[in-house]
Amino acid sequence: MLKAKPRYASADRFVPPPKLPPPTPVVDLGEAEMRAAQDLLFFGYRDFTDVADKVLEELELGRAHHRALHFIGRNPGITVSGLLAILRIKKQSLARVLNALIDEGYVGQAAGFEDRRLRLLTLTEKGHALEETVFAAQRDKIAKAYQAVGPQAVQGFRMVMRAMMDHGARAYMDGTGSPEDT
Amino acid sequence: MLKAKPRYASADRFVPPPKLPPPTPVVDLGEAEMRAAQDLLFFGYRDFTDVADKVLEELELGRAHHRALHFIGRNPGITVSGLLAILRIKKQSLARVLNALIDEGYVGQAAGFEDRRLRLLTLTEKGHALEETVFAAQRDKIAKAYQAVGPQAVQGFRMVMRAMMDHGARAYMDGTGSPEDT
DNA sequence: TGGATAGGTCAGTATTATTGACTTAATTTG
DNA sequence: CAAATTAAGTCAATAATACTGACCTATCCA
Repeated sequence: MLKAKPRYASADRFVPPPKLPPPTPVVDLGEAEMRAAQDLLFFGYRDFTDVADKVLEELELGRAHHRALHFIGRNPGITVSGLLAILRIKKQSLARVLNALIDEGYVGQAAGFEDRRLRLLTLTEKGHALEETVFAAQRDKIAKAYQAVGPQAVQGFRMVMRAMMDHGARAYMDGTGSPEDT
Repeated sequence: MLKAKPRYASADRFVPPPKLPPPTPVVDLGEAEMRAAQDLLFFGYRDFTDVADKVLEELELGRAHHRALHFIGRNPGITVSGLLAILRIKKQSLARVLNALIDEGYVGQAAGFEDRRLRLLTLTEKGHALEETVFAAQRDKIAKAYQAVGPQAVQGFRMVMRAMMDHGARAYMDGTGSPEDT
């Protein structure tokens, strides 16, 4: 029986498409290394965030909530603008996440002293406890990885990840730049 | 004028919430290192994927399309099930992305030889060209980073990212496991 | 006082993903 | 061979995350 719209080649045996591209032609060793890096980053990031997601889903919170929680915890008193710059999302998108965290009592805010337009964001005790819980899962994963590879490899990891970042993010991590620069 | 529902503490000056948690108390150096790792992964991954996104948005394609394109390119003849295992999404989600790539002529498929239920996915010439273009942007970023930090650091980066992965993903990258194991 | 800035919000839309149910074709198994 | 299983496709509804565009208030600054 013929399908109305066969998307696949209906052959009696495996017949590659007319002009089958060579299976990822490796021009030089450097090229292969770069492609491997793509995989490393994908799987490493996937499995690193996965352990956090598992903890969060029980609390009806998503990855976006965790990101906000994390960076508020890392930067007590951060402004909304600062958070927007780090997360690189629009304020309408942050609003959903941030209002949920505030409504649930994870995040508190206070008007700035010098500039009272600013909303200085902080974690509440409850928020701090939640962040600690989620962090514990990721900390265990990192700790295992770090112990498995040794301090020299960890140093290399830090250097590469750092080099991958934009200039502003590097400055932020060095403590020589503000969240707004990221 | 009073707001109906003031979400923030209306104070004359900066008054932290009653029980302000200490600004990310660092218990030991290891703890700080783990927290730094969270930041490294976030910013590194953010800026790595960002260069690809910029190329893709001109072609009306999203990050999901690129992920499928990448792993089909890396694994010519991969099955739908294999792709699903790597991406860790449902087949209904993959369908949208994959059908778009097939309709646009980036991906071709053929029935398997031994098992004709299988749809063996490959990149067409056009798909291969697109993947190359997107890869070029990421390759440049990685190449710059690798050159800046030296081969020893690169080796450390690889070891840490590898250790962060789940067992199945490690086996896949070693070539000793199939996509289904990831 | 008027413009710029920080922030909030409403409305609509897009992307990526989900759950659940159902179908077809092909393989495997009793 | 019939029944169960597997690979894949599809329809429908929903959720999470993000977007554009517009408009508003409060505050700061020149």
